Amino acid sequence: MSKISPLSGFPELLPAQRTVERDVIASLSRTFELHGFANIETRVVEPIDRLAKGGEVDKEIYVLQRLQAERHGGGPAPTAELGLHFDLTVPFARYVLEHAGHLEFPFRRFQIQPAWRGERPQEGRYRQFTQADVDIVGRDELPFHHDVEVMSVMVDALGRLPIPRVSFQFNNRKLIQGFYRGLGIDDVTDAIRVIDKLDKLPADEVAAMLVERVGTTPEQAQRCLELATIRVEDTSFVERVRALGVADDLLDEGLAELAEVVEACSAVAGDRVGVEANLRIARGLDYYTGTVVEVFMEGYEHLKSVGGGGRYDALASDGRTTYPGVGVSFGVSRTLIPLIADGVLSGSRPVPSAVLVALNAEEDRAASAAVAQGLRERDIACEVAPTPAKFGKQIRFADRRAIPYVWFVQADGPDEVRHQVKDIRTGEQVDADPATWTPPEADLRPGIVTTIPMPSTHTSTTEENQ
RNA sequence: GUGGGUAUAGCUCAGCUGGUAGAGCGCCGCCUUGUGGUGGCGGAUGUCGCGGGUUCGAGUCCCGUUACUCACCCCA
Repeated sequence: MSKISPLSGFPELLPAQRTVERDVIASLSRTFELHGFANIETRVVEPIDRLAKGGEVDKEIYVLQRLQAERHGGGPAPTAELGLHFDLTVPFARYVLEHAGHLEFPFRRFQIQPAWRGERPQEGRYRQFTQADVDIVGRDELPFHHDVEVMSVMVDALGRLPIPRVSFQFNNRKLIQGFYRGLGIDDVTDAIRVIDKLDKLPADEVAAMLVERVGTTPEQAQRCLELATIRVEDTSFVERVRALGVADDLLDEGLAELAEVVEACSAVAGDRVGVEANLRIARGLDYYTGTVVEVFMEGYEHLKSVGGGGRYDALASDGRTTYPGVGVSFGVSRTLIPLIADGVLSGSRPVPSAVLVALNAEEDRAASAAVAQGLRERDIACEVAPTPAKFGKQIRFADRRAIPYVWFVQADGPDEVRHQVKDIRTGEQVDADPATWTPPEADLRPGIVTTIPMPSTHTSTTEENQ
């Protein structure tokens, strides 16, 4: 009853760790905004029937109901009508339909919110997790160049984060579909599902399954495997696919699209992001119709994808109008929590204060508060020591919190006050004027400490974003 | 949903074949009459996850239960 224990799958961060998450979210937001994407936040609940459309997802949905919900006519327990969203795409689709009259199309937005899923927790998989989505949605039509655009945005955004190198692995559903069709395979979706087992089963077993389960000939199965094992960092996959000798219009279209995506993303990817065409990427969800992508993080491949997305020609539809879209999502929790746990990322301090103003005696609190106020007027976060303890203890108070500076206000004669500020990391203590002294930019705010070598060092920023 | 592991101090863990609970780190105090980090000395802390059983006696053995955790499935 009294002892509290953690709830599996619902991670909570300590203050210093939270600064990491906030900085990452702020960085992502800034990049998305640099590309002209507006932010929205959708409600966290949706009607159950809208969420459960897929059918099988039911058990993953957390339902919401009031404790004192009315029981109509003394009947059985009230039926749940609301559920917590399990991704940001379904709510976004609803949002587009609901507000279509007030939106400008193509509509570009980003969304960074938690989602809930009732699955068994594991490293990188939580019951509550934060996701960052960027999408572009059109009305009736959405030109292909937006595929290129939205993928480039995420490449740019992840390239700016202080995380291990990530790799974008692209494919295209038209390419797969066209290839299979040209090969004479009817059940493309089933074949894709089998091919998807390639990382768990050896190639010959997958081939056997294609023959048995999908009903392909051994030759067809062989071709499928040849296609699926093509993985290159440039557009040379085009010739390699052509060399397999399958002819189909849709295949040609897919090849052209994939080549364009790979080329454009490579152009914006710096050293910190890899871009590849990987022709066995399929993505389970069957609403994808063109570009598909999965993102992996170096050294953390066991987390599976840390991001993914693609093109869907019918994200939403109200019967008269359909809204095609293309988007990618990045798993903020999935990526950050393991990195924080491994010590790859940490916060520089658990408090925002850059300065602790020491307190001489309780009667002098006003004097210390005045110094603090002066610093705050110049946007320097600070706090006054809680008690007039010995200076050693006050310094230790700051040290525990990794507050870099301690400010001393000392009487230096009848009407003289002497102000001094001490950098407790170096021990250096100098006279300072509370009206003008400013710490170096790097000490102003808590930031991310990373063991990842970063080319440019602008990782610390703190912006409100919730 | 399926299978394995674990549950002892704030943290990491030890505790052999049952005999009234320990280490390291951390924390607090003093050495240090106001300027920390190193060093020395001293100190505090546990319903041994919960319930039941066996026993003179259970942290230890048995059963149950809950939670956490890892793997599978699946996904961000």
